[in-house]
Amino acid sequence: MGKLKVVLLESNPSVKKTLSLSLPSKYQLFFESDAITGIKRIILVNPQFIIIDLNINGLPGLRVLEKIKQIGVKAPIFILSSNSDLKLKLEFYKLGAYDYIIKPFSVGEILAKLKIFEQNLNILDLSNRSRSNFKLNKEKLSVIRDNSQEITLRNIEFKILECLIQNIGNVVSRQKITQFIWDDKNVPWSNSIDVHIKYLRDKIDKPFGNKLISTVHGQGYRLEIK
Amino acid sequence: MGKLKVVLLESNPSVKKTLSLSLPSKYQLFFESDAITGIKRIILVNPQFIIIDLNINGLPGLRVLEKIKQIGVKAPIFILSSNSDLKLKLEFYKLGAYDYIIKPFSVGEILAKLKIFEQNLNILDLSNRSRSNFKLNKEKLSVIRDNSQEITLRNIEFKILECLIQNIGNVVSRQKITQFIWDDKNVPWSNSIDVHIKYLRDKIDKPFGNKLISTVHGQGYRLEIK
DNA sequence: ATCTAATCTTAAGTAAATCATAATAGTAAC
DNA sequence: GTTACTATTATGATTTACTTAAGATTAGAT
Repeated sequence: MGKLKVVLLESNPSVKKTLSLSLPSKYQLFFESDAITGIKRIILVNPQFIIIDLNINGLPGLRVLEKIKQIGVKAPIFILSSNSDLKLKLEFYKLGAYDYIIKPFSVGEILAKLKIFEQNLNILDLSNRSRSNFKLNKEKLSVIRDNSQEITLRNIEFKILECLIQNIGNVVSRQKITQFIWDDKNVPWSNSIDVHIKYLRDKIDKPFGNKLISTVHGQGYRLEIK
Repeated sequence: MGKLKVVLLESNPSVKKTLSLSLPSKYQLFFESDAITGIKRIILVNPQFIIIDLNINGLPGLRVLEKIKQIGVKAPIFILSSNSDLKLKLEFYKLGAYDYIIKPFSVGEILAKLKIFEQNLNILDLSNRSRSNFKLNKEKLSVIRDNSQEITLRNIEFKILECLIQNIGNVVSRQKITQFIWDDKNVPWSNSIDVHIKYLRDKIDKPFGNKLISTVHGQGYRLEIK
């Protein structure tokens, strides 16, 4: 069983330290101190839990939450805030925050809440945590499928594959892929993703019998390992 | 509409009044002022949500929670308490409380939390409500019947199924389904629903022996799980 | 800096999936 | 049997996805 991934967006190193020291080993903590890179990390990692400190650098907290929700991230988002104002709290709930925890918080409480969510998710499919026999080489931008030859990908192809692999088994929307690859400024306004998906398929699907990348009409793409 | 049932164990009538006045009509509130009868009520009603005020008469709050959990009730339990002591809070979490809300509470907050829980049931599991196993995956637009193969549905087919499931056991009129699926502007003026019902039946009924979707002449359709 | 080759974006054309419609066949109610 | 309702089927419209090629951009080499 893979670990439960937790992404923490936190500008304060001491909070990070506290959490990373007290999280049981069944959790794997990812840490980002900047909102923008944090969002990309979330897309890539596809965590089971997200914790956001409203003091995070780079974007105001509300915007961070908004963006993450926009992308279609389903994981519960815990907000850490020192502001106990009810109106603010409700705003975050409205935007889809899962819980609003007021600082100074108790690690025990956070752990309890993570646990509660897990229990309630005995329904949900958290099994998509396995890694396939795909081997990615980020520096060479190459991938090896099973024991086959090394396949060299281009930048965007590689990133798409990276994004799909981390969300393996789940549908990934074009928007999510877009957010992962491009800066907000340089987003292509054409069917660029479709084109790169085609290139990617030509390289990692076509030569092999079985297609790993499938299209979910109206939703996005999905990578499956059969 | 199949309402979401909420059982509130509360000895203070004013809290009851506040909640019953502000709960949207999609919730159906059951109220008990005594712990023992309250527990019986919970068993009887099988609610989707439980709210317990620790001031409840008849049993100490911890015992109430313990008992309910012992019985095997799966619904999330919200604790209302005027005691903000962390240790106590953690004790309740440990026993499986879903959330611990400190009085005086805001109704808005409770509503937000109910909503959050619903949203997180992205994958709807009906095995709670019946013996048969029926899982919807909103993301993949797929459904699994009795642990068989995953069946992929189209957008409208899925929505119809969703609508029927929400009203499981009850007849749903075409109008209701229409409202559930389309914007007021784009409502089809043909027998579109009938056609999609046929497609849906072909996928989730035909391959299995027993038909789950039945027609009620002049009224609409009904989904039953046997 | 300039050129070149590789990479990326764009747009247009084609294919496929989905959906609404309407015509026809079937069924229930009276 | 007649009427009102429902089921089935096929067709075309619409939306969405795939493919292709050309033009734009970028990175690396000279």
